[in-house]
Amino acid sequence: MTRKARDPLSFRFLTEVGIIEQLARAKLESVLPDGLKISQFIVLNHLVRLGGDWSPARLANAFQVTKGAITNTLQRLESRGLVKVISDPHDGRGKLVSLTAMGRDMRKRCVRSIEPLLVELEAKFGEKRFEKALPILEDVRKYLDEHRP
Amino acid sequence: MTRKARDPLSFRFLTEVGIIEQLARAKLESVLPDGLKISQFIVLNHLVRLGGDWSPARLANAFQVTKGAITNTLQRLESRGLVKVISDPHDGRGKLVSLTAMGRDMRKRCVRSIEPLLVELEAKFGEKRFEKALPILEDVRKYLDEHRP
DNA sequence: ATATTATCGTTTAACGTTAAACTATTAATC
DNA sequence: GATTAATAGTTTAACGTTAAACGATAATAT
Repeated sequence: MTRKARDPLSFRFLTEVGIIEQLARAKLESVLPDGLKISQFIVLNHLVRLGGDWSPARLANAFQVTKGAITNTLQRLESRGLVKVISDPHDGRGKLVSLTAMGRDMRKRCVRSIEPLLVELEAKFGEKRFEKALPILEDVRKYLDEHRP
Repeated sequence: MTRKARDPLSFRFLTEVGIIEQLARAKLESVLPDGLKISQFIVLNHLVRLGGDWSPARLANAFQVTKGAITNTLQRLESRGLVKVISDPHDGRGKLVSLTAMGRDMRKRCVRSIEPLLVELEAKFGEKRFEKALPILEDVRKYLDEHRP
């Protein structure tokens, strides 16, 4: 058994990405308020950042997630009063999602709760290293997105 | 609404990681043979690469996954005959997992099935860029691992 | 020696996700 | 205008995961 060869760089890249995702998810969810899930925070954050009304379909597309997943997430957000869902007056099939004041507050609390981790990461490794890694991450993400199975 | 500030670099980093994980998982599972799951391939690959007998506990620790998850994965691998699980003769509580010949073959088929994607990624973006991104990924992974919730 | 504590693997319930089937509505085609 | 195709959102079953509880065995302490 004279195995010594390492995995291809792209494979190691994806392996590290997979482990980080898992650890980061656990870490973030452990600090989010009221047991909010990352998927829920992502929707709140998106609505705050981009503003306006979004249909569930657009949200599903933006997050690369199935419609069923978005239905679930929105139902949980709505039952907490963090989001308002109305029928689209211009399209009988569609709905429109918007933030409530509580949703905006909750997003702020979420940001505050995860900030210490982000600050710590950037203090420990330096913003520069994250900045330098972003392009390849974005490129790979776009490539995978454009070549979905 | 004069929002323009971008998210912190470390946050964007984690966001990209999350999306890539999701897309890569879907892509890889769509090409793996016999509906094998990534979690199952990872175990086979690990056993081929490192060799020898591994306890479920060590595997769970190596992959940052709960014992319940490993129990599930190993049961599926064993029921396919890809892995052999015996009681540890030196520890009445433990078990030992090892590859079967079929498991070794299956791992080879898996590697062949995902290779085209890896080759394509490296051809498109260059090995160098993956190599340059690996250190920060490894550092963040280690940091998160050492500061688990 | 005995009692306590820790570790190993399994099981259970809950969660979020996907894929697929389904209804309702709109858009396109003839 | 009627038919067909496409899109929006929901529902269902299945899957892999986690957290927690459990019984069994081992290690440690007294």
